[in-house]
Amino acid sequence: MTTTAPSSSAVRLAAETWESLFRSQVAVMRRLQAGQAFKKLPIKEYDVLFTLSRCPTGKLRLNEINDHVLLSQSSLSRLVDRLEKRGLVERSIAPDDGRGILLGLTAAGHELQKEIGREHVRDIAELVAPALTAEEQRELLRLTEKLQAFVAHKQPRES
Amino acid sequence: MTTTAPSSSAVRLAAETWESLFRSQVAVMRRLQAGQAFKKLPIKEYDVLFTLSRCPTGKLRLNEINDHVLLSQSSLSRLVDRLEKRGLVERSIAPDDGRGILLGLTAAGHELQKEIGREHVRDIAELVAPALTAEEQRELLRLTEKLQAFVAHKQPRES
DNA sequence: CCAAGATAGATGCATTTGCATGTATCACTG
DNA sequence: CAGTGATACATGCAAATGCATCTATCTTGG
Repeated sequence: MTTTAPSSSAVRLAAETWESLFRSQVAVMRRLQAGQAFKKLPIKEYDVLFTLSRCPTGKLRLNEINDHVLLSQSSLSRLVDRLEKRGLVERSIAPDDGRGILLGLTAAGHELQKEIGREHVRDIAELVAPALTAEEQRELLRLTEKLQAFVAHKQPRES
Repeated sequence: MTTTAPSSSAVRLAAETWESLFRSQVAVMRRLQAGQAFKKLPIKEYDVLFTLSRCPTGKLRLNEINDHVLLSQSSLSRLVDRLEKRGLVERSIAPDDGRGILLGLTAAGHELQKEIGREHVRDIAELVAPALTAEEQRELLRLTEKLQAFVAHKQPRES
């Protein structure tokens, strides 16, 4: 398999696009993190509760969660330790794989997720909704989903 | 000043848009961080070199840099300590404000930034260019710039 | 010009993170 | 089905991070 060398302008466009995506994420995240909601629980820990709350079965493998967050495997393991110590999640052994750990929310975890989630969603809407029209938001949603889908499927370079 | 309550669907759209922007950033960043280039220097430290390299005057105040990066003030201060210890940047006192610190690249810093930058840009292009058409990239660039501009100008809620 | 408050950045200290590695289970091969 | 390598998660330890606080400078009101 061969690929044609991308033109220099194509490279530049891709780089600028990523740069802008990244900076906008930093700007928004900075604001969201400062939200009142995250006095109760750091945003990274909330994100795990949120991810679990979205999951149809209510439980996820640690490695699945790890794909969603920007944390090393060991850091996630200890983050889950903290959540478990606070009684927000429960570890159980995956039925189909003795090595795997299934993580699920406790009642308290569900409760706290909803509580923080309400505030958090309000903060998000306050930042994003006035910045872009509904049409633009839908387009941004579509483009980032497309980008994410491509990146997720592409295998890492072996170089 | 009063604002009309946003409809529930507007809130949901904003939340989904942010969620997708965030996850796509995580997915791309994960790949980029794993790049060969960042064996030499962690990506967060590279980002400071990059930011300095982009600046017309070649020097920036620490608090300006801090706005670009998702780090606390103290963490940035120590990150700069590390860069300085490696001889990549130099601190100097801001001429117009005795409290302020101006940061500039050394020759070695410039060199390393360019070296890592070349690889990094290639990795970015490899991930982003095949995922979206040029037209789509331009649109994504426009939308994220617009979002960032709004968020930067909006003052924090005093709530 | 002085006092009081604000701002820029540095630092002590506890927490979080990642790398390297360890343990246990799984998948495959012969 | 034993042996070998791969995968999932945990853990020791050094490094990075954030919070609270400190020092030094700036700004403002009298």
